[in-house]
Amino acid sequence: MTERLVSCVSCPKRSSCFNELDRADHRFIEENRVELHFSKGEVICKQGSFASNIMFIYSGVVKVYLETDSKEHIILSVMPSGKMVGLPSLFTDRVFPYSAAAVEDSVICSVDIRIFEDFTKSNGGFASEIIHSLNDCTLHFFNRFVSVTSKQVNGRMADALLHLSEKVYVSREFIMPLSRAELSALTAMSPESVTRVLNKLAEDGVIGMNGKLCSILDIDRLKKISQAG
DNA sequence: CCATTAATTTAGT
DNA sequence: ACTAAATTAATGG
Repeated sequence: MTERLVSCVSCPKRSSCFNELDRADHRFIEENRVELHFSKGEVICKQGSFASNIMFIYSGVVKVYLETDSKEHIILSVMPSGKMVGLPSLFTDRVFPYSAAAVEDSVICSVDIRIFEDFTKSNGGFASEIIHSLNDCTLHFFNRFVSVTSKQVNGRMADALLHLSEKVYVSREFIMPLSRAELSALTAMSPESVTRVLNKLAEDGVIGMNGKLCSILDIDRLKKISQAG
């Protein structure tokens, strides 16, 4: 747990914003980060707690979700390695506006948020990359907004599957990391509808489901379903 | 069209 | 074996 996988200087997976920093900066960050290992299901950050750090997903997959008054959560995003959790807390009230949990065993590189704020102010290149990340994030949420507000269950499920296939796993085949309940929290439909819609897609030969292995068999049909809404 | 309810089956520890 | 999760079918807003 205390072992470091790599140093920041040579980290092959570090976020692009760190490419704008020099060797001394990397050494400085090295002194101010910790590596954390989370098992599937473990909470990485809790909504409402102090946002004292930015969490970089070194490996694994993480869900970011809102805790609502009801027992059901709302999943905002499912994020692959290479992404950062906590950027919306930069220069704001220092409290996490959402929770995050591992949906696969994950390694997180946690960096003091003040370092991010300092580099953002002092280094234009670093700031550009942070803005780039934040823009990717808002664009993603435009798509999510359209999906959840304007599409019917088939379209919403198609969007979820396309995101997992194209953005998270970059593969036509992947082990579905989300439970039916989590898929329902992601697509804003009942868990019963999740099974019904997935069965329909499998019946129609658009996807294949063998246990937890999910295969996209007909990506064109899936994209059509996404567009048709 | 889809959530809800309830009954039943399956999976995970 | 026991509990939680998933599936299936029926009902109704």
